Amino acid sequence: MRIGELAERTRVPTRLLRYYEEQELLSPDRGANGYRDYAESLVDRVTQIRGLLDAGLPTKIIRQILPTLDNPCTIHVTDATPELIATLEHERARMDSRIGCLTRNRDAISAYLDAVRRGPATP
Amino acid sequence: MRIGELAERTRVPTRLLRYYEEQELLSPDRGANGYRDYAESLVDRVTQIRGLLDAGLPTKIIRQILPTLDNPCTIHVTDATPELIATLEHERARMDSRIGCLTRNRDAISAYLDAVRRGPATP
DNA sequence: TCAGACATTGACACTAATGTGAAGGAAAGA
DNA sequence: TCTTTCCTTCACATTAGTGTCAATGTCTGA
Repeated sequence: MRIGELAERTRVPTRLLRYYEEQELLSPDRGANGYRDYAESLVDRVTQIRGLLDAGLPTKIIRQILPTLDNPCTIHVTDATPELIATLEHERARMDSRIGCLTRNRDAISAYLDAVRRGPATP
Repeated sequence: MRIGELAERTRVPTRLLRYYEEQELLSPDRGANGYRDYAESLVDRVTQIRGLLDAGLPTKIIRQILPTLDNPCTIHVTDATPELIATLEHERARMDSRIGCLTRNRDAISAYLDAVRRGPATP
C-alpha cells in the first residue's frame, strides 16, 4: 500500500512515517515511480513503534530491538553478535525497571482515585 | 540539605534539580542567603521523578500526578476537582497501555535471548 | 484525451521538551 | 584570604515531531 493508506490505517501522519523511515525504523519498498510501497505487516509494525515511543524508548533503541521482535525463533538468531545480546539484556533490564515504576505509580493513582471516590468523609 | 548534597545522594546533577524546580516538580525552601533547602523526603521524590521521566511521562503530567502519590488516603483527597480526576483517569489508562506495550516487547526480547542462548541449532 | 484535483516526493527550517555547559557574582567555610 | 559551593542567566545539544514548498506522479470525470 502507499503512504496515504498506511497513514489512514495507523492514524500516523504521512510526515511521521517518512520521519520513521529516516530514522531507519521502516524500510518500505519503492515503486517504479519512486512512491513508497508498504507491506501489509507494516501496519502492526507502525503500531508497535508508536507504542514503544510512547513508552519512552528512543528511536535508536527501537531500531536495535525491532528486528528481534519479528520472529524470535527463526531467522534472526544467527546474526546475534555479543554486542547485540548485551544491548538487548541492558534494554530488557531498563524496560523491567520502567514497568516497575509505571506499575507502582499507576497503582498509587488508582488508590488515590479509589479514596476520592469513596468520599473524603471515610477515614 | 542543600542542592549539592541532594545531587550527590540522588546522582542527579544540580543543574537538573534546578530545572525540575523550574518545571514545578520540586519546591524547596530557601534559606536567608537564598540557598535552596531540600527536605529529607525529596530524595525519594527526585528518584520518583526520574523514574517517571524515564518511563516517558512528560513533566507536565508528572507535575499533575505527583501530589496524589504522597498520601492517597489523607491530605489531598479534599482538593480533587473533577478536572483533576479526569486527568488522572486518563493518565492511568495511558500508563496501563504503556505497561502493556513494554511488557509485551520485553517478553519478546526475553524470548529472543532465550532462543539465542539455546543455540541456533535447536529447531 | 485532457484538465483539474489530489497524493507523493525531497528538502529546509522550525517547535517543544529534556537535559547541559559556562559565565559572572555572592556566600560559606577553612 | 582563598577555595568551594551556590546563585542566576544565557546559550546550546539532542530527540521527536511539524509546517511548508515546489516539483512530479496518479486518478477521475468531462
